Amino acid sequence: MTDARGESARHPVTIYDVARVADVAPSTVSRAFSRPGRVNSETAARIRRVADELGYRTSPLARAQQTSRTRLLALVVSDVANPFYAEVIHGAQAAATAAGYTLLLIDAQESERHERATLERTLSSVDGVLLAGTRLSDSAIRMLSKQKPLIVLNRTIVDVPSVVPDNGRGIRLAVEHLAELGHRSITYLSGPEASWADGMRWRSLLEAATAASLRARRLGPFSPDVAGGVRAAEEFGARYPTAVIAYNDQLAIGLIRGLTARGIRVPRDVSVVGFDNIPVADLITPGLTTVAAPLYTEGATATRHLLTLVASGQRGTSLSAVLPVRLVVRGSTGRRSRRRSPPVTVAADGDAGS
Amino acid sequence: MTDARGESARHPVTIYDVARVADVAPSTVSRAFSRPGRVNSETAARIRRVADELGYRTSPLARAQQTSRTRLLALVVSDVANPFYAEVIHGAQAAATAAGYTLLLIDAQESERHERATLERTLSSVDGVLLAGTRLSDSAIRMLSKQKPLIVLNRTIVDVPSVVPDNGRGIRLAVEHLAELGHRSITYLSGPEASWADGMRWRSLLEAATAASLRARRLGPFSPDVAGGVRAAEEFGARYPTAVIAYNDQLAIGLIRGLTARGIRVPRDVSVVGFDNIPVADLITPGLTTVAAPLYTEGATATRHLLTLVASGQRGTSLSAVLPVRLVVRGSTGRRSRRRSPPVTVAADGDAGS
DNA sequence: TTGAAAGCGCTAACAT
DNA sequence: ATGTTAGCGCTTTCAA
Repeated sequence: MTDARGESARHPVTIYDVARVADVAPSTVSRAFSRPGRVNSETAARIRRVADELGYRTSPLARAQQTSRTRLLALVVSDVANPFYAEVIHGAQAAATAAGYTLLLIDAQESERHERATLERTLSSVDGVLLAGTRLSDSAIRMLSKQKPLIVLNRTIVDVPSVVPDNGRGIRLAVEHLAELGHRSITYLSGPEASWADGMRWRSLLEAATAASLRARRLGPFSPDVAGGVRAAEEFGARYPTAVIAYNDQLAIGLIRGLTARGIRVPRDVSVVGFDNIPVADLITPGLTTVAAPLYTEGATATRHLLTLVASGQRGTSLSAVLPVRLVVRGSTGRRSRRRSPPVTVAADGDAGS
Repeated sequence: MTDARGESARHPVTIYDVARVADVAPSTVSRAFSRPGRVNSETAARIRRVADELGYRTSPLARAQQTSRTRLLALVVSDVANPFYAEVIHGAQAAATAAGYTLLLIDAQESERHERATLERTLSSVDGVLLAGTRLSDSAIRMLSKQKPLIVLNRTIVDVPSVVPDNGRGIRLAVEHLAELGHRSITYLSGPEASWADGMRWRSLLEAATAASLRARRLGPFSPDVAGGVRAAEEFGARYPTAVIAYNDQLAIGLIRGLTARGIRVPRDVSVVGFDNIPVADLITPGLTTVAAPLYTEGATATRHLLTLVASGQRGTSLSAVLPVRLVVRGSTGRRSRRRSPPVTVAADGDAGS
């Protein structure tokens, strides 16, 4: 009577409206939607039909308040515009959607204060947290992890489930590749000082180099972006290294730019290896040899693990995963050449700059 | 009595707990948090102190149910991994955060069905919607726009507020640039068939070309990614054009790749112009000449407009914005050269391929 | 399998 | 400026 105009019912049609029309108790309608199976299939059908006719939409908010499950997952990244995260987000998004969850994107904007604040505000409205790039301290994360199901990516913390690429193996592959090309010494361009991955990669490099009887050197820290790489190139003196492994692809790309601008050829004069294999790595010239981290898979895996935690109501289980990596060889690495000879035969290219 | 262990209070401390301890009515506590100013500053201070001690956290869910304002904004993109959206997301994210809002990321995964479903599920829990890349029809969007504050990006729909880059001017700039370089005919590589922006750009091209007495031709549609561009290059016959404007940067980049692989030099043999100026445009060799759309600004502007709608409780106001663009000239465009002469003097570069 | 009743934590009138 | 009283739309005991 009050309404029934088919399509656009004004304000919320509630469970009560449906109940009245379908001639059952409100609780039954509720059941029909949340716990079908616990309601007579005929009744359920009728309820569903009436609900459809009335244009009933369940209120996620009211339901969430009751059950404290919002079907929302927070995904924290330090910078959405970073292509590294783009892939991770993509994977997480896909996995979340597949499970009927929605992603709440939190961009920490490279600020710990901001990250804490937003997370705090949001925490109570999500079922779980994915920390893909965080400035938070280990202990802060451990605390969080006690309050909500949580997974860290690209970082390992005692008692906190995590998903990381196999950094050690990645670096080892890169080192071996470089060794095969005749390089005798490798320079590591490090990323953010406090980064777990950075420390991990440098240590692995040290080990792998020793194992292959190469010398290893570390430069940095540099901001892990193209600009950082350009700066690194500027810091190289006249006696620049023949082989470089950078903390990540952007740093490597920046380095190549900077080098090229100085008239130093890649890979003729110096070989450069990146880490992550972001899409651009294949687009630049020369193509970037890099350790391919399964970015998409990381996001998806982490999300699935998180959803497992959410479902089981568990916390802090040490459900950690190390994802396999591979080395993608492109044009930025080559045989070590005798040094100090001026560019004569043009084998490689390189535009821009002098 | 019951609890007061300082830090980690188990389950929710409510407004009632605070009220009891602070010796005021619950409603007063509520006011103190939602409408300070309407409560005696001393009382407010006391309440705040007690709340702190007790570790009271406001429940966004309960509040949202009551006020039906969640401080959540839905941002729909067709593919999170697309660098084009990365910038837009970034801008939106920043603007949202600045206003105390959080972004709910919805990846349509290039599927209209999926987009509708997710949006439907989510709609009731957000205060507004940002459609940055959508497969929805104009009428579907118009309907949505009647239910919730909504802004479309990169598209124009009658009665729906929007934020778009100045496509017309962008294309005009590109055409004029090409004309100045001596090109007499321009080929447009079109993107998604149903894309509003694509139609817009092609029409603008046609106009601008006519105005400059150039010939214009259209090829496509191609999928608006690198692969699409490569495919386009393959479709070019022996008599390829001297100047191309692509629907977007990825298409342009793919085209350059494909061309280069076929031994056709850019810009010597053909000049290529993109659209958007995504970060990679500056990273490839040669650098991509492109129309710089203010991606970040688009996201930010759209969000701010949306927030205005949300605040004013309005719908469908025609609060539309056209954002200025500029042409960024890099290495992918050059003077038109006499055709059919085999590559002799190497002026430009280009590695890869024969 | 269904109904009745109580309440989630908060806000919103309406009083005082 | 504060207290009182009703709910928001749903889920959840507990009974029937």
